[in-house]
Amino acid sequence: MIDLKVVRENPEAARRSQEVRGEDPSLIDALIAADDARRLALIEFETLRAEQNQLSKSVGSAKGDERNALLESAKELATKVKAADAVRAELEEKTNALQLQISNLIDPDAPVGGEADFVVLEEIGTPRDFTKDGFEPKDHVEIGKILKAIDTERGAKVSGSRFYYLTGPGALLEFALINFAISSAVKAGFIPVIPPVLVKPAAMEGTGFLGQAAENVFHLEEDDFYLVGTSEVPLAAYHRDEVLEELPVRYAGYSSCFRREAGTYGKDTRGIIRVHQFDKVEMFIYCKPEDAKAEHQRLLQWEKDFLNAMEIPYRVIDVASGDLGSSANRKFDCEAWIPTQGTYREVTSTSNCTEFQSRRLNIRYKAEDGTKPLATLNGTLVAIPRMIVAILENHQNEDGSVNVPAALRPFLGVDTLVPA
RNA sequence: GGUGGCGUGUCUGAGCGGCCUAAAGAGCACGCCUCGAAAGCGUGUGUGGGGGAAACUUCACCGUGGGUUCAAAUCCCACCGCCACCGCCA
Repeated sequence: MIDLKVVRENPEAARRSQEVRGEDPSLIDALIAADDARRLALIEFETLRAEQNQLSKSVGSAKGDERNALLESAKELATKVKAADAVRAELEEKTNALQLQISNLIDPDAPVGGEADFVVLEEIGTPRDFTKDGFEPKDHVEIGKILKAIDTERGAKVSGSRFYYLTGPGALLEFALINFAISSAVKAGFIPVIPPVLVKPAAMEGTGFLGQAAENVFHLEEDDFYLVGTSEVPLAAYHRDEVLEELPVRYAGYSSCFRREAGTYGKDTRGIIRVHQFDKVEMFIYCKPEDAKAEHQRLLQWEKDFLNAMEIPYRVIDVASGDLGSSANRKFDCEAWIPTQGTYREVTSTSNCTEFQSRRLNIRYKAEDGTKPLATLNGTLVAIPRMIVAILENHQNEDGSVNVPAALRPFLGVDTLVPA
């Protein structure tokens, strides 16, 4: 939720933010108008209410005829108060609804434009030259079959498209990645967390996933639970309605993630790049607003460290305004080189949500001058399927065996994955 | 799933229609005392919104949402959560 005061003080910046997101700038003016009306109605109600409080008090001590006369006028006043309160409530609701519709203000430094208008910040590593190695790279589906590591056919049989089984070395690879990720995170000072993956609507709404992103969320109708698409949701809602004393707080959440992937028919249908269910280690940080930019850079650095450890070529992009989630004011993606696609594909992503989520979730910290909303940030440490894709494809040998990155060997116990 | 009990400020906890402007204690902060500390004594002690240049003022908040009433922490309804016991269960 954006700060009403900021909007009132600088409506121009808010309108511009809406514009570069490709969202409706007139919402800002509607919000300001609604808020003005709301404040007028609030004054009206409060004046009447103060009168009523006073009158009610005198009823208590009055006797006989005097009391009856007071009751008479008090009754009249009560209906007025009720009416004024109804008006106030309606306007408050209207203001609130508008406020919830507006996405976070974009960082002015973020590139402007749509999905294709990202800016490449750096490229790290060099894509492997397979012609020099003398063979045609196989894609991860093929390698997965040869190694008996990934079974998409049976995944589809049992659960439908975009489902898969990780078997044998595939399953072991997941455990190794998780263990490496968690142990690195703990070394970096993160508190490891295994959160619930079914959450109530308030948690979804508070993190900003029930806006435009709602169609990508699984919902259990009967029990009104949502399946989280990322542990960012339970990690953000973890401190809902709390006042934190010590900042920053850093959590590394490990959970399954569920995504409907509505509107992606025909996109990435082969393999496990885009799936309905996967496991992920997510970093989540609560910090002071003034530290948010620095924390964002740290998150990006931890993501880069992980990819470096996987020995995978990748690039870092500064995601353009129109492609940001509604909670984010800036987002960096790390994209790994996928040899068989001849392109970089997103494997991790980190967003600075400033005070947007904490305002919705009512999470504050003790500042010198009172309790204030804090900043939240999130970043992927490792999303299993995509990392497996990157590892299998980049580190494959001609016979379908795969060299294990040195960092993973202690966790996997072998140097090479070999065909069964 | 069933039955019973309970949700009050930072915490413990009283209040069960109008002297609630929420008792009391603890904690915390400041002051006095002290070489210093403890004890003791005194003072203060929430959040959010509105108005105001400010002093200040006003409204809301006793799990959440409705309702009854001139007036609700207090009465009624629904929901959520916690605890105990019973049933079922990895």
